[in-house]
Amino acid sequence: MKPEILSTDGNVLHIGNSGDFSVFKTFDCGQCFRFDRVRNSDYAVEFSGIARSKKIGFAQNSIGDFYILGAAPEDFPVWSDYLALDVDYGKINENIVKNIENPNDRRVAESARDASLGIRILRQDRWETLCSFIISQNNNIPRIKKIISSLCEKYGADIGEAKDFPTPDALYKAGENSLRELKCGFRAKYIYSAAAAVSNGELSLENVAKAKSLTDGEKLLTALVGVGPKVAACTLLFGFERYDAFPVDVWIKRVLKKRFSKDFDPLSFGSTAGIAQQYLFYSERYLEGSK
DNA sequence: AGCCAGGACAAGT
DNA sequence: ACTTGTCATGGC
Repeated sequence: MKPEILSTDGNVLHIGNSGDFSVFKTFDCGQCFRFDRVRNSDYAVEFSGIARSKKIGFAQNSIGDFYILGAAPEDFPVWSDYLALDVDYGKINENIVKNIENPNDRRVAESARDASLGIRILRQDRWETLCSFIISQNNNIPRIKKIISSLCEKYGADIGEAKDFPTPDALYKAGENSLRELKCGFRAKYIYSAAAAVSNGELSLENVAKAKSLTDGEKLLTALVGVGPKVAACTLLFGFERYDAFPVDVWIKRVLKKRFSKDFDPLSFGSTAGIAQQYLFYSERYLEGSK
């Protein structure tokens, strides 16, 4: 899509229609944890939350036009970047199908894609993504959101009408025992040691971003206690624009077993494996489950 | 009430 | 290299 403002009304930016952006799926697909759907909205769909150190809303009407709520026109580039509006999902979706030579797999990819069309990978903060997915392990999405919310409330910087995501330094200074009081359970140690590592420079997220290969980035992340392949893959995919990362969780295991041959390697999805993964995850977790 | 959750890790085969 | 028990908590 071509990102541009069609009109403004106060702090509401009206952005045009896009066939490959679903506000609902993008904010419902489990990649971000600080957005909630607004009930009784004037729009067909509205999500409100905190990103880029600001409280912000995204909405969409029934014919697909979408709106940015609570932003000045001059801030549009920030939100355009956050939503990665420069990424051409039409082209990515073509390649996801085209690159799969096995017709069996192609059909699967097509159905997953169609069911999940409109999901965009957000450009989220690196540390927030890492920390959030450490919390996500062996956990459910409502509780993940609750823990993150209390983490922000207690240790996040005041950004006016909300709290920012806490810095590594803030969580390091808080200490493991204080984090445990937020009911994050066995993850308290993991959060703390990750915060310590990033805070004292033992782990440079800049270096993760500059990693030459997926495996190099993964190695840096999994060096942390409590960060395994799944959390590392989510962090790389959602926080570092590594679209080739393919996180395997219980839902993906399920869909792989159900619809793919045993020796199928998800990395054969290539440079956009992670986006294919999102489609598979969404269709299995949110569509299959509701049948 | 009990199973499960966008897992990781250590210990055991 | 694979399997299993454990970890803390609460959603459903």
